[in-house]
Amino acid sequence: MIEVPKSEMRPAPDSALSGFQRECINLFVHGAQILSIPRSIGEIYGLLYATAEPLPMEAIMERLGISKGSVSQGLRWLREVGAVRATYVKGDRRDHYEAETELRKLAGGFLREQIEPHLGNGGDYLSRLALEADRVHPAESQFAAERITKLKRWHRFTVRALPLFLRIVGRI
Amino acid sequence: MIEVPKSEMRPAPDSALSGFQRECINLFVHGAQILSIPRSIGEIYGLLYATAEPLPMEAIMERLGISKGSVSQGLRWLREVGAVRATYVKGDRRDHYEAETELRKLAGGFLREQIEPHLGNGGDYLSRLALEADRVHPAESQFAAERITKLKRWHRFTVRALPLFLRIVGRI
DNA sequence: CAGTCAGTTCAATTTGTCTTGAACATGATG
DNA sequence: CATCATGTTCAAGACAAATTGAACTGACTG
Repeated sequence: MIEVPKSEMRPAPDSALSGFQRECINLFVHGAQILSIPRSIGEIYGLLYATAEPLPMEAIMERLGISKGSVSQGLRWLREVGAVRATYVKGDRRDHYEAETELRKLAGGFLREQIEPHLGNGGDYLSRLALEADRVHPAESQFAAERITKLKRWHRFTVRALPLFLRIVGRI
Repeated sequence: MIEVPKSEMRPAPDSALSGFQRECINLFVHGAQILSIPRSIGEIYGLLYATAEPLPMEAIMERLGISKGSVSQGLRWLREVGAVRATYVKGDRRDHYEAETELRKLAGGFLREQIEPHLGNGGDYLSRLALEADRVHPAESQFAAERITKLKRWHRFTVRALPLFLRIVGRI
């Protein structure tokens, strides 16, 4: 069976993209990698960041050459995190999306949605650990107690540092 | 076909683990998830964190029930990041590992190895983007310029915030 | 209503990452 | 040296996450 070269399998999706947009998308795809966020989300945000008018889903699909499902899911995530907002466009019942560009809101949403819930669980793990502290072999009990104390300190620190951090980011 | 329950597929690897150790490992596996670090690395660090004596690779393998390759690679990562150090144990030519427990070193190493390099690249992406700014359609040039300015501000902020952040973490 | 349009959902597939295990160093030991 | 002990590397396989596409929901329209 003959393999079709990948580059020909989709019609060049970025034909409609300006160089500025392409580089923007690049940049945000790279950013997404750092945060372990799906590539498609980086692409979508990058495109919106680089586009002056709000775009409907369809436009995103065809300019990026990704599926409707991906765009729908990606936009949901971006909405939840507050990285994107839907704006009304008169005479068009489709939703149109534009990028939220305030670092405060971006970082804030990301931390609130992605990190805070985990930190909450972190507390649960810690308390379950603390329960074991009593059951530990006497010879090790001091060691265990120290380690637990240290963990509690870390936890308290992160929980407190988050809002502080957000305040600093807010001043940009 | 009858499915073998996953819990029986490996001989219970944690037979040699205390409750304290198990909960510690749990906690760090969870932490690893947050940072998108491989589970096995969380397990290894968790075990070392919960163990008073330095452990050789072999002990880690059998207590966690993971392969030699995984442990070797996991330890390398942890060493590079400074989360673990090899200590000499007299009369034993094997390397013995113990956990580094200072948040300053952990966070510092992680940021230095995992984040900083990315930020460096970030600068490259940004400058390539800036090049496109001139080529952009006149009608959009002001929009593009604004967005680029904003990105540069973000970038400058993160680059400067990193050492500051580390200084704060250092005081814990 | 039947028919379109906009958007969501989710099972199946694709893609990418982690883990394994066997082969390969390296170096100590008799 | 041959052998054993310790540790690394890497291709192949197992696993997990992202993406697709088709089926679906609901809402508007003539």
